[in-house]
Amino acid sequence: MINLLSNLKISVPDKIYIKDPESSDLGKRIIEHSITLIDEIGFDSFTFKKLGVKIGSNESSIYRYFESKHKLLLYLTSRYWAWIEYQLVFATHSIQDVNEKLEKSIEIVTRKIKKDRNFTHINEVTLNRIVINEYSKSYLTKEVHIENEDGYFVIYKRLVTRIKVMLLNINTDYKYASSLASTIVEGALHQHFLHSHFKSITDCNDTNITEFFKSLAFNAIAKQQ
Amino acid sequence: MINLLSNLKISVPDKIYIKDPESSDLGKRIIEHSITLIDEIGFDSFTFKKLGVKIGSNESSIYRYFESKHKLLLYLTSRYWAWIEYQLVFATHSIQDVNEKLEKSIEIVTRKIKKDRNFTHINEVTLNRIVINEYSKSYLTKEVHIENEDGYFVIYKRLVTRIKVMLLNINTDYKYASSLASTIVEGALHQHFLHSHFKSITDCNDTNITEFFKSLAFNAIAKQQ
DNA sequence: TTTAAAATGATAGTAACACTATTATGTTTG
DNA sequence: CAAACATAATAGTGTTACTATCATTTTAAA
Repeated sequence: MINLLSNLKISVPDKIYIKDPESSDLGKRIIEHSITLIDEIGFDSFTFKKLGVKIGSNESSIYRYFESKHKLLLYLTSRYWAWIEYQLVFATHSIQDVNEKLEKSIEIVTRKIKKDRNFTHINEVTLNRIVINEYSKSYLTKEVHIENEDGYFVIYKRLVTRIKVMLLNINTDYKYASSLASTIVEGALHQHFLHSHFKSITDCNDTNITEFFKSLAFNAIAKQQ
Repeated sequence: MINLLSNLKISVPDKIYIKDPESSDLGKRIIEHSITLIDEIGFDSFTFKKLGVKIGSNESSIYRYFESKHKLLLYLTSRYWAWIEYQLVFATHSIQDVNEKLEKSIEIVTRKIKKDRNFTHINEVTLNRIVINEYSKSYLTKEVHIENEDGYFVIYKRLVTRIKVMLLNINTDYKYASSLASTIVEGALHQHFLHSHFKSITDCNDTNITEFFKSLAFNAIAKQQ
């Protein structure tokens, strides 16, 4: 178990922040309240100035932690995916059956987060909503290429790869394991979004979404007769 | 045929523009060059001022056509989806076999556009790239709800619904026809994006992406024994 | 053909944004 | 007690996303 956890890098890529927000009280307040503020007004209207007012601090102080609000979004979403990855590894490491393993994983990446564990300053329910509404904006930029090289998306890609491996463990011959894995992870966010805003083009709700993706995945990799 | 085409509203929802860009030469230049400029520098850096310089016109004149760059994006993407919908209806209306019909539709919504027909001022290859890179930004906003009510996404939703109906025509009992249809349409854009920027988490390329979604769909709706 | 109205262009202005720089103040540590 | 460091306050820059006003050109109607 210790070995497993040490093997799992839950930390966020270095260059995302200027100063580690976990290293100070102000830093933690920045994280905590940026999550609630982005959730309230949306990432597009979110500014460091507004955040400063909210935490009773100064714009210039926030810039000492993050070079831009874009980097802050990368930080928050990286932490989200790291947390999801942690749960996935933790919940599946002792499962022997490959089918059951995949099932559990799909459950973890597709379910809606409903209660916050309240261990930290990070509200996971709110962060989940942010990821649903804003994650795409972190990579739909002209700078993806450089930022990808700088490792800003490693955690997300590693998570997708873990699911891909599980798919292949069930059916080595399946040709689209990576694409199916990325479709599940990103598709789940999309279905959550549709459930909130475009109900007419989804059948998913908070409870059956996992079922949809499970059936999609298992039927896709089922060996044809 | 005439009946079919008249039944198909290829026009873009009214309120998206202030003045119909198709009604003047300047309007057409706005459309043509906004497409190339957004493709070049990305939607985030795109401004009406820069567009004005490019078309030898004035910022203020562009504002007489579109109230914001956001509305312009909605216009461009609506036209894209209208064009895709047209192709889908046109290519499938004479097909009797329900399986073949779905197959053709998946082909149309997932394939990469490779050559421009050059009929109009709209370059479809470039527009396709814009949709892949920017479409999400048009609905990931705090205003989706109102804009959805105002009909800004009707064409997209109608397209998804057409595919949903085709899925149900093959298997009436399938519970996730809407979700599968929306997963195909949005998932295809996502896989195209991954192919360009995150190759490690996709197996898709310009040619096999259709195959991936076809197998995904047909396996999902196949009647279990 | 004149005339008016509609479309376009030029210029200016505003509030907010996304920062950078500088200086001041408070707090911790050696 | 002093140096070092973190934070705060203030100001400033260039750009964005517009709005408003007025001048000029084009077009269409009388």
